[in-house]
Amino acid sequence: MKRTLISETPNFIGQKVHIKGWVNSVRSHGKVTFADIRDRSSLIQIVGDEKLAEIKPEYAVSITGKINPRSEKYFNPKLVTGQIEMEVESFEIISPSLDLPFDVHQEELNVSLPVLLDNRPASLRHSATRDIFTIQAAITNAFREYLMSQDFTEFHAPTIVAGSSEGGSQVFPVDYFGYQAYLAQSPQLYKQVMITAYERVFTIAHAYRAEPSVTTRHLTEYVSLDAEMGFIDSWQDVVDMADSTVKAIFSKISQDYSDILTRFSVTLPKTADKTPQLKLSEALKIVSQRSGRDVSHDLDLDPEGEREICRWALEEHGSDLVFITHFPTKKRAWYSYADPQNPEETLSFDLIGCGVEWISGSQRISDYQQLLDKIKAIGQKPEDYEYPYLQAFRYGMPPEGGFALGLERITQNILGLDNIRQATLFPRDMERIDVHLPKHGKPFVFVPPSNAKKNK
RNA sequence: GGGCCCAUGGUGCAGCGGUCUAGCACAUUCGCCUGUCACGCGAAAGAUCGAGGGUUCGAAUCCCUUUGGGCCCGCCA
Repeated sequence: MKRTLISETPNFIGQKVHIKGWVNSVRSHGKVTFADIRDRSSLIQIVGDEKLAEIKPEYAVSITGKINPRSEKYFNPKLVTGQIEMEVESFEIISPSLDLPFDVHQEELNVSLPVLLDNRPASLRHSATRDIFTIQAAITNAFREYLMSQDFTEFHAPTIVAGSSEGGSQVFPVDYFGYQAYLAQSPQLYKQVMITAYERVFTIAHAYRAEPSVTTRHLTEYVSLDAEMGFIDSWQDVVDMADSTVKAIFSKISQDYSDILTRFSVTLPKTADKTPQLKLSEALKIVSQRSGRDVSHDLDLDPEGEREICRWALEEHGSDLVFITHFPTKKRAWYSYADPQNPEETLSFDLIGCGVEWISGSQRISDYQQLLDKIKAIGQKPEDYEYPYLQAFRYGMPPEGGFALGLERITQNILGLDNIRQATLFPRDMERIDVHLPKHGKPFVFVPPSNAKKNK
């Protein structure tokens, strides 16, 4: 008999159907047993005799039975299928389950972070965990859909690279057949190349940062939502595109997933028609005035400053989001375009949301000679950037810019999660690559995987 | 890399010098229950209180060392 998805079962009242799924809970009352069965679509209550109590939570099962209407006093308003139930005729245990290491059928998953991460397959059985990654999937979908609607073309950048895009030291080296290569810190240089063909491009890329950061908002491997656009009239075009992209993501979530927001007791960040925008120097003055802490000569906002400027944006403009612009040239990535009116500052921006950085972007240097000079000025060799980056700049490079947002960080902030690792399926950080790394481990020695062929 | 904090059955917590033969909730096992939907009721099993050392007549509790974990800062998305 063909399987029916649980969400479809209300259309089959009075008929016999066959469902497959996992056991969510079992309630035995002696002669009668109730159980909730869960599949990818929904949850349904089934009713059987005492033999049904043989099934246990998380067993994979298939059930055949008749869909009956419930009498009104037995309606369950919490379930989509709350006005029906299935009368079991026969059931089969497809695969039993061991006891899970914690209670996944509580409404809240009350488990410490290490336990949660050490038991990901089990924690994914909890609906709140699935909700997190449902939202994450919605964010990537919304990003993709919105940018495609704006004529952006998706591409895929490599992540094994010969040099480092940011020129910094925080890159993971890779032994590449005896040569030194790196894991890409971002798809930055490739997306700049790609705009010379498509004008507007985006990518959903893995990025790797060997920063020794142990915080609630950093990972060593994260997913970067990157966009880049050419023929801009002004860097403001890039800011506006970043702004509308974030709003498109919010709009998708509020349309399709407001139930998840309710379950997490959160609301989407407030937005204004025109997201407030401040130069860094102005923001620092405001923070100094409001906090009494003189940061007006700082080169960046510290985390407390970011929180303070968001409070300002909310009070003054009714927005949880605020753009901070014109970061100092010496603090910003080398490919950022210096403001012609003041070369000490770049035409760059961050979008601060709810007190943390959501997006970073800028107009880029698009003039070939200027770029060569810049690379030399930071002590790098142009030949290291020759292919494919510099090559592209010799063939008609328009004014351009772009932005990037961290997928896990946005997921974390939208759902109000304490730690970015909760918004990461299998987080990589200084202490964990699925397995725990000893804190005071031996110095690194490259050991090829045991199944790798010897190279000589 | 710098600072602060935590460690008790499977999970989450209480206990903070003697009454702890370590308590509670959930999970587990068994029994009872024909309307529950986080079912209920009863019982049982399950912990050498992270590890090592010390102080004390006496340590889960105080001190030191160590291991593991969490948070804040720097840096960033």
